[in-house]
Amino acid sequence: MDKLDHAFDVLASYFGVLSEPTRLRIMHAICEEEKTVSQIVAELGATQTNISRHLNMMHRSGVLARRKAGNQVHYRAADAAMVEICRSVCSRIATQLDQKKPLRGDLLRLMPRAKSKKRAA
Amino acid sequence: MDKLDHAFDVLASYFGVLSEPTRLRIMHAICEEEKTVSQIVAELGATQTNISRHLNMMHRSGVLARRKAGNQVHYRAADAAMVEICRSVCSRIATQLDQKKPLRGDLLRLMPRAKSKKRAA
DNA sequence: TGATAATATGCGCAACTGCTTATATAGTCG
DNA sequence: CGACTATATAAGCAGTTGCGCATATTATCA
Repeated sequence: MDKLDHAFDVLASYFGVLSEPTRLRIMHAICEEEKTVSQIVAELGATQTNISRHLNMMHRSGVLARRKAGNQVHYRAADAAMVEICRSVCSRIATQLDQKKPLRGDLLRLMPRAKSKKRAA
Repeated sequence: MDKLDHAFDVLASYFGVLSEPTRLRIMHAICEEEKTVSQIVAELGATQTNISRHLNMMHRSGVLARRKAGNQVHYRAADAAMVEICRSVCSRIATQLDQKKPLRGDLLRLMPRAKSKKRAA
């Protein structure tokens, strides 16, 4: 069963991408519509270096897709499945702390679904 | 929006539980039926110290449930949702490396569903 | 009660991870 | 081309994490 080892490593590193608050905030920020690095930086109030590093890491991991437009780079969730997984865990945790904590409401509000189409401007 | 920070931390630490190959192996080992610490240790070929540490950590995180029976402690997945999430990510990764790699098959084989009932003895 | 088995924990170490400062690359505009 | 903006990368430090050894705890059994 030595061959499964690699599968576990890959799976673990996938979860690892989501095991960081800043990266989750990024997912939260762009799960509805793609945004540029600067937009994300402004929205999260973090340093450009740090955000850029996380974005690249998430892109290399296949979680985010990137699109260059002239000077800037737009990032978006690579596919809906990953965002859906975040929601699953949120609602799972929320169910667990069922009513007991105010946190519950916050968790359920994370990773909102896109409301049909949004015009860019 | 400072209140959401805590929610992101909790969510991140939840994913953190699943971001470790050994812990995923544990999930894989017990997702069908509960097992004792010794059984898991034997099955994974790891040290008792290490497995015990991970089991406790996973229990404190709410991912595993524990049941003491005399001398030994049985662990099992706390609820099916978590295991289901592992499967989701597996199939998501598998879809991503679509056919391209032999790893795909391995990933889809992780975290098997319980086959109805299994008699203990 | 003492011996033995099953599980948990304290401690120290090596590896990893995320953050910051400074700098590099790439694209736009004059 | 040079100045400016947007994004990425390098190097170093600090905090965290997983591991192993030894030991503590809890339960069984004679």
